Parts: sequence; structure tokens; C-alpha cells
Amino acid sequence: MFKALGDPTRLRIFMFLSSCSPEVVVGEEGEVRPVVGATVGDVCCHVSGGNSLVSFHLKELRQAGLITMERRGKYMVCRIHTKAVEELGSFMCDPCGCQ
Amino acid sequence: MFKALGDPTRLRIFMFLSSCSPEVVVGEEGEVRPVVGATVGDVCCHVSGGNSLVSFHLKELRQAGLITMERRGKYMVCRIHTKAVEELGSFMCDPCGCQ
DNA sequence: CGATCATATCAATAGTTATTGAACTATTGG
DNA sequence: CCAATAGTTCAATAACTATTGATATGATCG
Repeated sequence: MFKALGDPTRLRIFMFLSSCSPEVVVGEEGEVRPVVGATVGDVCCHVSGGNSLVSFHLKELRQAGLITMERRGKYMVCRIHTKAVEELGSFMCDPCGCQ
Repeated sequence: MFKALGDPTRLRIFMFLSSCSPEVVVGEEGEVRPVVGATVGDVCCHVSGGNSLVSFHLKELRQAGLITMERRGKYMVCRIHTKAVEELGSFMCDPCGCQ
């Protein structure tokens, strides 16, 4: 995860997606589902470089577990993987795991 | 910082130093000072590769602001830079800065 | 079906980074 | 001052990664 966020382009993408993924919504039946997200095209607009570059970086972020992607018709919707982010956050609170 | 922690060797060093830097102590006059730390040699014992490699990675961690180093006689004492770690932690709580 | 839009993959390349061993600097103790 | 110990810097190399443009796949719409 650190490696994935270590690249400036990916960090930008990650931060952009964070602003597009304001958590999840708890539905009537108590089911949890994500609200919004950004398409690959949306991400492209916030990053210099072509779609192939963005696609490459999205794959890296996905493989690191930091984001998820889901097909919605002809679009791919990208979202922050909240759980992974929380994991990272708690790691920073206890980096050596000895506490 | 992410880039610095993205390397496995550096992450090991960082985690090791975390286990050696259990916060600071508040002295009798209310002054805050660090307690322990590890020498470069100590770090070498926990990482495969020679001292030159360790020195290289320590420099990277230092330049990223993640650790501090201080001469103590003929030793260099390395410590986690707590403030930077907190910064990272709070970044993870609000990655887009929009909250 | 064929055209078009959205995204992914591929191959080539340039740039960066980690690792190694050797040479160098700094500090202490005799 | 000399020798020994602790770290750092340097040069060479190998491995990896980001970026680019071209090509391919996948989905929708007329």
C-alpha cells in the first residue's frame, strides 16, 4: 500500500477518489452499499497523461487493495476501499505491532 | 513519506525503530525528551545487507522526515519522528482534505 | 450488424532506485 | 598520534517502474 501511494500520480488519483467516495450508505434493510465513485474517464480528467497511464495506475491501486472497481454498463466505477484505508491508519498508530 | 515506506527494507527499519522509540519522557522540569533509540549498528543487525545499504535507507527515511538521527559520541542514534507519523495517520483519516 | 464510446493491454523506452563492495570520514581510547 | 570502531559516500550495476503511443476488448446505441 505504501508503495502504491508512493507514486505522485497514484497519490493524486487516490486523493481524488477519496473526495468522490464519501463513505457508504446504510440502506433500509441495514445493508451497506457504496454511494458514489468516479469513472476511469473522470479520473483521467484529473490527471495528466492518457487513459492508458491512468488505467495502469488504477490497476496498481487495485492490486494494493486501496481501491475497488466495478463495471456499470460501459463505465468502470472506481472507489476507495475504506477498509484498507482504515488498516493503514491503524498501522500508523502502532507501526511495530508491539503496543 | 509513502514512497519512503514503500520499500520493504525501509519499512522493516521503520518498524524496528518504532519498537525502539516508545515515545518520549516528560522530565522533572516538564521538559520533553526522547528516551531510547537504536544505533546504525543496531539497525544493521535487523536488516540483511551491509551497513552501506542501511545507511542509504536511513538517509531516505530521514529525508522523508520519518526519522531523526543524532550523534552520541561515536554512535548515531536513530529515532522515529513521532510528529511525522502522526501526520501520516491523520492524512489517512482524511485523504482528500475535504472533511 | 456496424459505429462509437469507454477502458484495458502491449511493447518500447526512459528514468529511477536498490544493492554491492571499496574507499573515505569521524570519534574515541591507548 | 595511531589504531580501532562506527558510519558515510562513491561508482558500477542490475532490477524495477512510469510513461507513451498503438492496438485490442467490451458495451451500448442506432
